[in-house]
Amino acid sequence: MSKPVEKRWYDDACGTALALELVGERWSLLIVRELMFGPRRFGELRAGLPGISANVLTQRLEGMERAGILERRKLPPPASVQVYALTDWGRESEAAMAALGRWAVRSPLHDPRLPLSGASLMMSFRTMLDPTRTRGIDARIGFRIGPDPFAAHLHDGALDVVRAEADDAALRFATEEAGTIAAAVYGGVPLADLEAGGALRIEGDRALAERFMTLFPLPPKIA
Amino acid sequence: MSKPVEKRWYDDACGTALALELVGERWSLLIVRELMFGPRRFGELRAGLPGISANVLTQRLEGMERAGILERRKLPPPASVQVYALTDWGRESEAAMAALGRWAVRSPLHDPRLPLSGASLMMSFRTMLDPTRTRGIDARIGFRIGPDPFAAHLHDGALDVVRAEADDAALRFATEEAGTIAAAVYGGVPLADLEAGGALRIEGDRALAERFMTLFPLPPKIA
DNA sequence: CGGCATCCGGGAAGATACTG
DNA sequence: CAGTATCTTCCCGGATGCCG
Repeated sequence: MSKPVEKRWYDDACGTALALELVGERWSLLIVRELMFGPRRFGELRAGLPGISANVLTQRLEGMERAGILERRKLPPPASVQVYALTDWGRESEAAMAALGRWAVRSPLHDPRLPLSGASLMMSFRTMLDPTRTRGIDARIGFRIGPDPFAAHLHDGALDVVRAEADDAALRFATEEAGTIAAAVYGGVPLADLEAGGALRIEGDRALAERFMTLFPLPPKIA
Repeated sequence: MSKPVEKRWYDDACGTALALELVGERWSLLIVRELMFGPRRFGELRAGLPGISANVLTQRLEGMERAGILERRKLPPPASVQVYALTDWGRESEAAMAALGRWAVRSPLHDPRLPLSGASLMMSFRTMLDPTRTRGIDARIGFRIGPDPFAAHLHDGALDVVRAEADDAALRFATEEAGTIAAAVYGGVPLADLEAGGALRIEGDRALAERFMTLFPLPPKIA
């Protein structure tokens, strides 16, 4: 017995091992992903994580709050709702998530036709953006994925994203399924087809829309 | 029943989610770490992963072989032993592991005094090396961590590492515990103290040894 | 000894129902 | 809507044993 260790630790000074302690449990990193562009409520998190059960989500939120990755916030009355938000440090995990995604997407097991949350799509843009293809672009682009708005700012080879309305954007996409936009960007499906089918609505600078589709080259699959 | 889904999938097109399917199970990434600098046998892997059980190691090796991350190799007779080696793609996961480690090491929960495998130490060097501090260095450095030899080549702001003897190196460290070298590099413990205590043996260019200790600045802890 | 199958106990994940 | 309680299932970890 000696000391019944609190959890199962790797007992390893390696930083990667600690990362696995912190966010290695099932669902943890995906919760971080959903929070990456702004605070979310409990039910919104569930909606972005199909398959997670309420009790597991509760456990993960508690654990990552204790670890300093996220914090619980009470919005002031009259809204008075509780939301979960990443800490600054929690947000810095994006680089690691991007590296994981960039690596895994080369696997033949990757199936781009599976469902996708809005946060996933925005993360994929930030991960796959090729800065050498963005010469001369400085534009605000709005996305509406189902009920979720995102405001992106493409400038200087980078893409900033927050959860916010972007009514003043030069270009706005609206769709019920993030996969629609993924099909265009990563699958080469023509925007006109998606619009004709009613799956996608585009407002604003159409030339920019077409160019936007070309900014995110996928790495080659492995042999 | 329809089709009892093979495993529990996230059902998510996000690359990060796939990465978690591939290497998100307990121990998987640490096994990859142990293989990062050269093939290893079953028992050697166990030695570098204190706490893993044989059946779990077997499962992980099978799973990652099926995923194309590693492969089983039979060395030609008379050696005839079986070893596990990363595929090229598996080796490319190092960037993601490094990003995870770089992020997690800023947590106040990080305890650098826990035990450390030789592979962990080499990974940490590659992760934390500050290229701006290596001006003018082109040197081969050997490490012996317990029974495990590593040959490092520091040049042009990068550190290449393989599992190999390095008898021709300009500088050679030998210790039973990787933590000894970690204490010097990351904890600021003077080399002379470690040598005097018998924990570390240094052969070759002592000035290079002293400078080597200064090349790996740790990122600041979070508030 | 290396590699793998099998069995078991404990604990974490998944599904559902329930409560404020 | 935001969780909690409960139950079942599955995975992890430890031990044992088989076979090369």
